[in-house]
Amino acid sequence: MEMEKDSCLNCTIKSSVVSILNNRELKELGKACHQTEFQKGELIFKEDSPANYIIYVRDGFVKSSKRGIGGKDYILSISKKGAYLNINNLNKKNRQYFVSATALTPTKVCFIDIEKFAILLKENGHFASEVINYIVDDEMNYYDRLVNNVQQQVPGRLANTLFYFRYQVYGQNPFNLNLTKVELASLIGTSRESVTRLLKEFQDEGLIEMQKNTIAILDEKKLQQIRMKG
Amino acid sequence: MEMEKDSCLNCTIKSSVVSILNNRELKELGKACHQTEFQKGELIFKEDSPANYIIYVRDGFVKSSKRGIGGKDYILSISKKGAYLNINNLNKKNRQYFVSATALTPTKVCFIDIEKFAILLKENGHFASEVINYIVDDEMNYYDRLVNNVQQQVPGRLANTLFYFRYQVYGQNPFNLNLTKVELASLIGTSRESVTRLLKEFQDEGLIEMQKNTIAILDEKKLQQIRMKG
DNA sequence: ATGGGAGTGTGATATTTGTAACACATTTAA
DNA sequence: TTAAATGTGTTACAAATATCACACTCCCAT
Repeated sequence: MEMEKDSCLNCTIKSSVVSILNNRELKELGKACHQTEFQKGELIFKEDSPANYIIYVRDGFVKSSKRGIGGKDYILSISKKGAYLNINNLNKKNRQYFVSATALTPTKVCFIDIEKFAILLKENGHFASEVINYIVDDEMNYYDRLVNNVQQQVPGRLANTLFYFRYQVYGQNPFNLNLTKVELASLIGTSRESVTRLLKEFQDEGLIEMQKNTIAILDEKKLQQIRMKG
Repeated sequence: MEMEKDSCLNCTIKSSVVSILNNRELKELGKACHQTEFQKGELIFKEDSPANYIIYVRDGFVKSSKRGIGGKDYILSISKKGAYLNINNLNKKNRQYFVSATALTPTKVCFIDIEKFAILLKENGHFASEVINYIVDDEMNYYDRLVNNVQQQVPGRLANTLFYFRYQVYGQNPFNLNLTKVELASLIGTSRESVTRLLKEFQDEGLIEMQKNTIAILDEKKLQQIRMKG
């Protein structure tokens, strides 16, 4: 059980953010840290419920979604190993999760006490600077998606999303989607039917190849053109 | 000229973020700070150009826009007194502005040396925590707009935008838009014609009243309904 | 193995919205 | 004061996309 307490100190999949902490601080963090595993499809936390933890994704893939108009979900992002969730709630007075997080694959996460995390931030400006880096990088995603989603037609958005999976999320070319068509639609902001139709078009034109839930991008160049307005 | 150097120390429109700094730190900040005024329509900084400053808006209104597909601009937000711009570039290696900023009204801003700002962050975790608060609050805007813009039709988005002006930006009911219809369209992600059509519809239905560039929301309730899917 | 549920493909149809084209209004600069 | 530039309102039309309805497939638990 001593092992457990020092978990962050000895953690081999430490994030770059906390790697700046010294041993004493890591021990503190370890005490505030509780590891849990989730199965595919399980809810990690739910929008609007009380939020007293920052969640560090140790392994697996997680979707963050928000309930929108008419009860339809909108998926904001897919997070992977190394991501922090609910970091928006740092230093808030009334803490509620802004989004729901759901495991897309078997997933390991650490629940980190948000108060303890906030104390470390205030004590260590270098650490806080790293956290700012992290938040700001994360924010870039939203910038880009906002601009793209509003200005582009559905084919362009779908192309974007394929590149997002290829480069941001999975980092490999044939990749397993881990999402249903409904989820894919709610990531793009369109209907399930349109997703089906367009993916088929892409396939017919030789841009991609689908096998079950696995997608391979065959013609990046043409897909880029669609992205730029096709 | 000594006055100038201590400008941040004596500044009467200090942001809540820097109010946590002590006198020595405020003096440091003052040395790194350069005040400038812009007229309506003037470019404050341009997307992709080198970015060595954080910009603090002392007075006036500023639009942040990003060039999207086909050279069309998309307006990400309208900032007012108290806002920091380009805070995303903190701690980046290659600093370029992500967006362009343009004065919508006569505007006073401070250009703050980004390196000096970063040093203060690292030295003072409490300050860094405040900055995190600021960034995170700012990010909320994008969350909401992303979800709304993707899921809603144009009327809903227009209604959103009217509320955004009413509550977030101007904080008063009859408000001057300070934007052309083209700009309003690029904030909503639609065409100028649709904006005209819908604003007229809203007016005909008694939801709003327009006089030149001034808009008054008359029936918040109905406008809310449209926002929720009308 | 089999019934039910979740996920999916596909067509017909309706709606929304962008595009193009033009006249008119308003501001700016000479 | 006038000319030019910029902004605005309005229409008809075409294109994109959502919606609805239904059949089909896959998987998993009994």
